[in-house]
Amino acid sequence: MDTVWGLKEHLETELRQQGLWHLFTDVEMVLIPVLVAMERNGILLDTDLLREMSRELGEQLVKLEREIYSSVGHQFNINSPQQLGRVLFEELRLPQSRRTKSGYSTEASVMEALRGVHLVVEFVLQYRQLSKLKSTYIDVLPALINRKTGRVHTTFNQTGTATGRLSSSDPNLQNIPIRGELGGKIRRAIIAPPEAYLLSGDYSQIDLRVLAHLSQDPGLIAAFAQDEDIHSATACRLFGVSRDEVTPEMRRNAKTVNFGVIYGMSDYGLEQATKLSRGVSRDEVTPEMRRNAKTVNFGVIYGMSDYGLEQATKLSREEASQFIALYFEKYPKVKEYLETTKEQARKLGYVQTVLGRRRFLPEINSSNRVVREAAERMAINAPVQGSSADIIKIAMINLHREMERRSLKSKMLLQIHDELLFEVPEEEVEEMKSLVAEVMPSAFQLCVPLKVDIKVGRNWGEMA
DNA sequence: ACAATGGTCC
DNA sequence: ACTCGGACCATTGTA
Repeated sequence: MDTVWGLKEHLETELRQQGLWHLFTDVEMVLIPVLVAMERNGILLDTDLLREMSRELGEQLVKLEREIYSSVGHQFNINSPQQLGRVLFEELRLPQSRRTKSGYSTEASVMEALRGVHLVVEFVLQYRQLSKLKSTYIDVLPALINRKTGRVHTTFNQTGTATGRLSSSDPNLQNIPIRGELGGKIRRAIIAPPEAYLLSGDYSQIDLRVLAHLSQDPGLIAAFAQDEDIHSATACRLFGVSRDEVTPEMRRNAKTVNFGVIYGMSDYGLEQATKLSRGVSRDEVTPEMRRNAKTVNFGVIYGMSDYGLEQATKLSREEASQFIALYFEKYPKVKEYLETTKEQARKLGYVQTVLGRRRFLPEINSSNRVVREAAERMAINAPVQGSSADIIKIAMINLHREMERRSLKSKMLLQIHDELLFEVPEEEVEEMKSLVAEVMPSAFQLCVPLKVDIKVGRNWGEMA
């Protein structure tokens, strides 16, 4: 017993000395009862819908199975990457690109490229997608319903991540599908009880807003201050100057170059990169350009290399690296911030979030370049991702406290990194909307506003 | 039981 | 030689 109290003394002293006492007591400790309440609340499922989906999917999978076997000529285990690899790359002699340690890679990105080469590829991709969703969510979730509560209760792990995020397990309710038709359908099976609604509040672009704050980059700050669509704004910034200066010829040239870059047909020199800098007006920002800008935005947050960007955008390596150079030209303080962050990591051995949460990166000084650069990417990402995590934790605490103070019946159900999901009785919908709209944006004061989108619906799939 | 592979989310 | 940050989990195949 003495040693336990001694340990407490020691750790408290240590935390105080390191400036982490506030984070520990006022955030992490206070968050515990909030998480407990969320776990106990649990989520409600439409089991009929899931059962029906399972049946339908089962039929579809049998059909796909038959298609795959007949186009290959025999049966095999489609779920085995090993067997699938042998079928595709030995029997069918499809062109192989990447290899894994033990054979051929059959991951989706590899097979995407083989679409059209052989009919079976399309079937396998479909099969993969359907069977993934069926076996991971549609069939599993109903089996996890608690007999007493009739609900599914996840476990939130507060100490599991390197950055300060929460994680969710048994089941993981932070990776419920959302993309694609089927993803939305699965979310529709997460419902509110009669007379109640689901309400979600999600931070809009919180990572990029945090980056704007941490880097103090004027361009990023201005974009958010004016509540611009940041991806479009980035596209405009990378490709254009002020709208009224753009001549028709400049526009046309830039447009051509932009599409050339996007389609990655040829390589471009520095001159072309310069051309990129005066080009299109806002209304000429195409979906493709916006998408590439978006990728770069996220890429910066993640510490993406030019290789990663190449993979993500189909730009050639050279184009990609120029694109990044151009980005840093347009957002110079971001560049500066990334450098000083890495420098801090090298000097102190750690980086930190807005609340002082630390991630230690001993490998930042490794002589192995691959190891070192991995640590550098972590050094860049951790303060951004971690600060976002800090902020939403504060929001959760404040919301929970206020809901309790007002004796609201609404329940906090889930946190999905930048989003909170609530179950709200009909008569509390308006009050909860206002409350979430008030508390989430004011959880932490950055140098740019925090924006929150609020949606309400009878299920998690169709919320407006 | 564990590693490898693949895939879902933010 | 390089393969984007953070998670969790299903399945296969080997130990």
